[in-house]
Amino acid sequence: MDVIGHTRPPGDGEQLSAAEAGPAAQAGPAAAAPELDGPRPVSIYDVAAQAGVSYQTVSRVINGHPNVKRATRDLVSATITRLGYRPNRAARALAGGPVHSVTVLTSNTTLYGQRSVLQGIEEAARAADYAMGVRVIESEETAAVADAVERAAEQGGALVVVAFDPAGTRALGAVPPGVPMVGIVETPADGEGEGRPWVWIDDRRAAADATRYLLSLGHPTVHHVAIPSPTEASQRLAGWRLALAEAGVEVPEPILAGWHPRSGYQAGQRLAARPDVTAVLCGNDDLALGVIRAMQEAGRAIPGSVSIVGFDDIPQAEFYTPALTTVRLDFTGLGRAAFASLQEQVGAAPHRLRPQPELVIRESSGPPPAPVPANPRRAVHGRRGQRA
Amino acid sequence: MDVIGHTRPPGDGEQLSAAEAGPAAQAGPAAAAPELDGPRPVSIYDVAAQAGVSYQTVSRVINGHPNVKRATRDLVSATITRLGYRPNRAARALAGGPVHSVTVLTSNTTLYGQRSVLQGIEEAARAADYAMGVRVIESEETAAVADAVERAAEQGGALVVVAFDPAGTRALGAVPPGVPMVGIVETPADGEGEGRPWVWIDDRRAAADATRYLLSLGHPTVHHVAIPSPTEASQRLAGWRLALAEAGVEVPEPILAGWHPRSGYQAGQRLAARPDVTAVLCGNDDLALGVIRAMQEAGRAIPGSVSIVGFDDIPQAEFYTPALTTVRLDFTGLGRAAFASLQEQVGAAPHRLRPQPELVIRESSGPPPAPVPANPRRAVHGRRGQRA
DNA sequence: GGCAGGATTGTGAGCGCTCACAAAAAAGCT
DNA sequence: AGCTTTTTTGTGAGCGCTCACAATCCTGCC
Repeated sequence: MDVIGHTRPPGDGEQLSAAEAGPAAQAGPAAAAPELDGPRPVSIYDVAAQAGVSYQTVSRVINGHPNVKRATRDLVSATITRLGYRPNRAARALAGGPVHSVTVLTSNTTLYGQRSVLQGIEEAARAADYAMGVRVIESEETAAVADAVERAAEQGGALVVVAFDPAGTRALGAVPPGVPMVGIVETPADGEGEGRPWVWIDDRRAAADATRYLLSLGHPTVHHVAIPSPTEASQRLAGWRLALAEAGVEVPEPILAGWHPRSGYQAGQRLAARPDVTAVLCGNDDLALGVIRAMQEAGRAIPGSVSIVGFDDIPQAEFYTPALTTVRLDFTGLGRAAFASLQEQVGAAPHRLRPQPELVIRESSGPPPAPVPANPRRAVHGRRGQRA
Repeated sequence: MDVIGHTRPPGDGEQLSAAEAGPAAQAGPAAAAPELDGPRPVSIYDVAAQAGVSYQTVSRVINGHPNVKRATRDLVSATITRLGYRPNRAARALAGGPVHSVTVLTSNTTLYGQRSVLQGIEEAARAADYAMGVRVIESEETAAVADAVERAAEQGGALVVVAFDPAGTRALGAVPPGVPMVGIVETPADGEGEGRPWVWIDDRRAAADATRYLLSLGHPTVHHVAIPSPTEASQRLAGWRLALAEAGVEVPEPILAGWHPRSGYQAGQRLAARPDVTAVLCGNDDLALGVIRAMQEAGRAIPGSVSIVGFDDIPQAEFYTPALTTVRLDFTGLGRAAFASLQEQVGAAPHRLRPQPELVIRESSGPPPAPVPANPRRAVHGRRGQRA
């Protein structure tokens, strides 16, 4: 009588030795071995019985509860591995335990930034044995956003909100308190992100760096084709303005574009008509692609006549003709950072790892066409190769 | 006494009128209104009580059970909307009910095909109020695949397996019977896919069409840079061979490449060195991008010297220089079809909607450089524009 | 007008796990 | 030793829902 452990509470108690249970024993269906479609997976009761402890002790071991004797813990752990036990997510969620799943809330899964972030979260979640769900926000409208958030939250797990656009930003605000959450945001204004469960890449600096680089090549100024901003104050725009102001050059009106190549193409057509435009910083690589196409159609050589710099460094950028100079943003790393921050939320303060942007210089940028006497005020940023 | 419906079974019965319950009534914590962090969401018991029916009846209404009186059903439905009741997924999963969630099992989320399929599934799932999970298969190794499948399956919901590569194909075979499942596969050989819960796009025909198109422009033959095949017999390759054989022209050795531009670039370098190569069909647009780049570096004009045709029609293809002629594959539609097939799995036979490929002719293809006398055997496929 | 047989509704139990508590065991103290 | 305190373990109950079954209601029909 050593392995007869604790059976499930609702079941009719320990069953006595087989000899004692006569045929009349109305033990119910439990008497017949019900090996219908596949044996049902092992539960904590199975583990408990095998280890000779109570189911609660098994639960404690699973959840890393402190007050379990070392020997017991080891025994249970061993039994768990031996039996190949895996906790049932649904049961755990129902009983109010820790859920071990993340739902990513995003308004888009196709743009490079969003989908790379998704990939990063998935990698980190998988490594931590979390399940990952995806819920797309269908519209910017407040009610729709609220509904999406609600549905995502009711899954029980943690939430990652990708707030690269207005819909996402709105979702960020709609998350009910108490739900473990982290937001992936555009760079917040100075100090604004402190103390919030947010992660981001410093794209203000990235924009400034890219702009400075173009200025350092001798361009009189740098034009900007911007992606839509999630908030009023886009920090990418701000970085570009900052670098321009810092150099004391004219700040042209930025062209407010969308996310896709077509939008860049249209912007490019407008820009191509102006001979004074010699350098364009684009809000993403797709936009840059469109601008390049428009420029080439207009007979403007790249980088001979105009220099183009993108943002993101998508895998194709290197193979464009000309190969695109761009700012590499580690979105995958950002996704991983978001997940890490989520885990730290129970414990240490969310120590925000911030992936650093990196300028990748390729063929689409160069000095302006007519050799302009170099402005003595800027001289620093001329080196080739990659810069952090 | 009309609204006092059925309380939850484990609770201590109906509570009598407040007057009868003296202060000594040890009704436990239920006596105090426990409005701690947010009222708990409404359950079927709440709905049942409000509607004056049993919880089981509510359950029947939710699950569309047939034997519920019309009036009752309407009453319950109304109560559900009024109270904003939403079934608890965890509880339902635990109790063995229909789960209303899909997990997509894929080895990759970044390639255009896979991620577009994912998007399609998400759209369809959201519309049907299903939750979607994603689980990436980390390695091709059998044990890893089995583990991934197992974990995905234990979530309780249905499974979509994206089998565009060996890992996915292996996963497809590892799904335990009884789990509702649909595979998204490369075109199976003739008849091989019949009766299986599979969906696909006929890319054999697509490859044949694209090849025929190039031949119709007068090219002596068409070379092929192939993506890796999930099975021994790639139907994309087969379609290309078929069209070549049909025209009675030489079938060159295909170049077995990977998925990414770099791989296409390397293939392109080899091809560029051969002046007899005048037309190249690439397994996807990324490969085509690499080939184009290599060709241009080698001084071969496109389409003046070589024609390039891709596969997929990624959104950027239109803005490449030259704009890429390619075969549009509706992966998003394929994802939606997969989900539809999943739903039909309970009911009608999985009526396989198969999105049709479509050749999109742009700038990267044209007649071969030295005007070759048109082969009288082929004449059909010369028209411009788009072809279904 | 009473009873079969269907339609409709209700009851009991349990899914696998976690809470809150109570009991038992092991220390620590005078 | 005998006591209290702490650690460790076990028991009861319930999360929200679905099964299986039993009870009720309605028909139609001889």
